[in-house]
Amino acid sequence: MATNKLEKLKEFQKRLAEKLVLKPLAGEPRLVAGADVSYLPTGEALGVVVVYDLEEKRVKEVVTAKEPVTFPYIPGFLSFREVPVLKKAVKKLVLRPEVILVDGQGILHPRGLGLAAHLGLELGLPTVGVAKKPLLGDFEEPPDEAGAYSLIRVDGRIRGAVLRTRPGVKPVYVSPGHLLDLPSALAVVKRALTGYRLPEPLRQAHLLSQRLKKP
DNA sequence: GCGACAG
DNA sequence: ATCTTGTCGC
Repeated sequence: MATNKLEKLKEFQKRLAEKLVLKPLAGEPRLVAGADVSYLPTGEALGVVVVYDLEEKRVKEVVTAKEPVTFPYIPGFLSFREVPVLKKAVKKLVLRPEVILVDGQGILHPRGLGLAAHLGLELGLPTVGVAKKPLLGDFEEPPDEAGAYSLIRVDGRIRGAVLRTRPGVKPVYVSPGHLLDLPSALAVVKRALTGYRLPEPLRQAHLLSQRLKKP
């Protein structure tokens, strides 16, 4: 059999995807984390996780982790590149976020295992994928009002939603990762919006990952 | 075969 | 993601 490495990883993704649990989140989460990764000129990946309190509207904790990059960027296989650093960073948290927003796709993925879904399974925590660009799927452009969204279908199946987080700005692509469903994912992301394109936990994680690269 | 393609 | 400043427009 001429099955190369990527073909084996595809099978691995399919098997893991079967373990995903998508059901309504119990209650309204208050501690919502944001996870993002940036790359250092040293060939290392910098993972940053921020825990944001939706009620106090402020960052409660920040953790970082560094890991050598051992996998190239290949559309559809991003998790093999970023899960290691993010997993390492999350394990340093003292606080326990009720859900983690991740910069990437959830189940809106060719084999149902985007970065957020993969990370959620590895951690056993609820995760939501919030991507800035679509990877696949059929959808309509959502109205130009904050909170407006349209469903994304893959082979006729609803896998995510395109959400307008702010008027006049490109929408984001939301899909459940693990331990929650699409309605819950959309609800959390909406509640975490503060007037910017990205939900606050992710915006903070992104700002920090960019800033912490420079001495 | 051709184009698309998260970060 | 990363290489990079100013500039146009709401």
